[in-house]
Amino acid sequence: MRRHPEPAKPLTRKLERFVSLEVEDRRRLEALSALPVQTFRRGQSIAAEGEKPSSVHLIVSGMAARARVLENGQRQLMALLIPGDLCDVEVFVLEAMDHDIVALADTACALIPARRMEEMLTESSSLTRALWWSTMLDTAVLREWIVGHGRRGARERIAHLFYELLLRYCISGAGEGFAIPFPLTQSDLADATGLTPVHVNRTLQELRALGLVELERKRLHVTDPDGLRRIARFESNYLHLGRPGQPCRRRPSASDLMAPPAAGREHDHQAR
Amino acid sequence: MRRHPEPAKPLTRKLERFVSLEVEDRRRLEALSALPVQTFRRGQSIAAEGEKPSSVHLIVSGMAARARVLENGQRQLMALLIPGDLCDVEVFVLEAMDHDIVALADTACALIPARRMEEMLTESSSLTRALWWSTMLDTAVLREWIVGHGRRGARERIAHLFYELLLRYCISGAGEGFAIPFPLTQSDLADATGLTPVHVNRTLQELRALGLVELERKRLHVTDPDGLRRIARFESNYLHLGRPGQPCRRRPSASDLMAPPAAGREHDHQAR
DNA sequence: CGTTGACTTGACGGAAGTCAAAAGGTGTGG
DNA sequence: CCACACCTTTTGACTTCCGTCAAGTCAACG
Repeated sequence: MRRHPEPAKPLTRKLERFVSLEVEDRRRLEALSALPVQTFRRGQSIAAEGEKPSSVHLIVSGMAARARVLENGQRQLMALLIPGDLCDVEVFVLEAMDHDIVALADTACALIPARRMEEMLTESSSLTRALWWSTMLDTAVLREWIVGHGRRGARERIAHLFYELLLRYCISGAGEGFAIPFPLTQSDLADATGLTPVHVNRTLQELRALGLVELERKRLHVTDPDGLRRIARFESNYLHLGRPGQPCRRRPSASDLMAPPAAGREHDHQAR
Repeated sequence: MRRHPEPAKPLTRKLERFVSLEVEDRRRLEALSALPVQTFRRGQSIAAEGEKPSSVHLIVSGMAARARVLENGQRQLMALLIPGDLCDVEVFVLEAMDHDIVALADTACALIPARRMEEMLTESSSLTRALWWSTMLDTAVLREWIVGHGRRGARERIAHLFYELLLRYCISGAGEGFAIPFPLTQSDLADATGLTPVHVNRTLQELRALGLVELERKRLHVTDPDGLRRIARFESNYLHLGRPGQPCRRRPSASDLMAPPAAGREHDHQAR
């Protein structure tokens, strides 16, 4: 597993999409890098329903999912968590987790002690807001999943999930060309989309046959991004990719976001 | 339409489930009662995708829904909004609504000017947190909908929606016995559950035949609450009904919440 | 080399969708 | 008060997408 010199970077990056963080806040976020890291093997539970974790988990590498398993053994994933995502902020108010967090790949989490989190929130109201807004964004993603589950067929649903994940990785700066890490098994994918593994398998074959994606060695290659977007009927509004201050340019697509492959040009929040 | 002497009461009540609001905050919330109210007819759009409303809408009476319509005309509801719910808090940060808010009945909304909202948030950090947490609760409800759409059949899904709504009305203090306002047409219900109107119709007949519910004149009578809960496989964890401070009593059900039918005993947040 | 987990394939069944039409309400205007 | 339009609910026949069951392949790993 690679080293992660700045585990909190993707989080900072995500939050800065919405608010201009002050130097203080950035410092606070960067300080999280010093935090102890816990690693989980694929399949392990990071937080379990009914528990009340004493730390907030920040994904540093790997991938996890919010999951709920029903009494009959069926499972449904309700969100995919990638580096920069917080797993269980809700823990402050609510008496217990209402779902599981499970590692979909070997995954490293920074543990932010509840007290530490509490401090950050009381000290910085802009940070509080930033986190609130990030919660709202998660909510928007959930709504889109509902649309998919309620009104889209298997092809659209899977394609949509692929495209969404591609965009999220691009945003977080971890996209490499049109390929992204994709540790999910077809069974996991079925649990995410509300389908059966068998049907997912057949549908994936279709998508491959259409020349849209290639899926190998835990990576997803999107060979035809625009085709994928078309078949997914993907509308990126819900991800709120346009910068708040700026006049809304044209609708952003994956291609737009890919512009600098991994240049990582330091973006300066004063510049606007 | 009835008069609403305290339009902000349900909101206060909702927020106090999570945080002990200070006198100041309560005052601020009560002050919202003086706000102008706008009424919408059933079917009207309260906020449209792409817009950036200049006020936040607080539902005072009636019912609304978050909705998205796809290019092929299909519609999916993503949340039901009842008195005490805020429609579009996200509007502060995000450049535009990513979905519609539509009135499912004749509905009255208090309009909270953006500036006013802004003030409240900067003045009171506990209010900010309370609203954040209410966002988290909405998120939890959304997750549950995903489970329903992904892994539950038509009967379970509809029954689940009924039971959830029953509980929410009980919480907000507007439940009357086991009957609640239910202005949705079968078509609306289909859009909420991701089914077709025809199938909803047949499924409703089943639920009626099982003696679980009665649906007439825009009201839902739950004739067998426990039966409904059983068939819905309803687990109330996600609503976080237990009070945060208190040791978790037994799992609350609708019956528990109904105890004082509409007594409205002034609950004192000091008393604990 | 046997075991395991992931992926693949085929045959069949069933829950929900589609199409179409009728029946029942409700409100409006003559 | 009736007639009309319009919407919602109901019903039946037929289709389809996806689920189920079961077996089989393949690669990785101890």
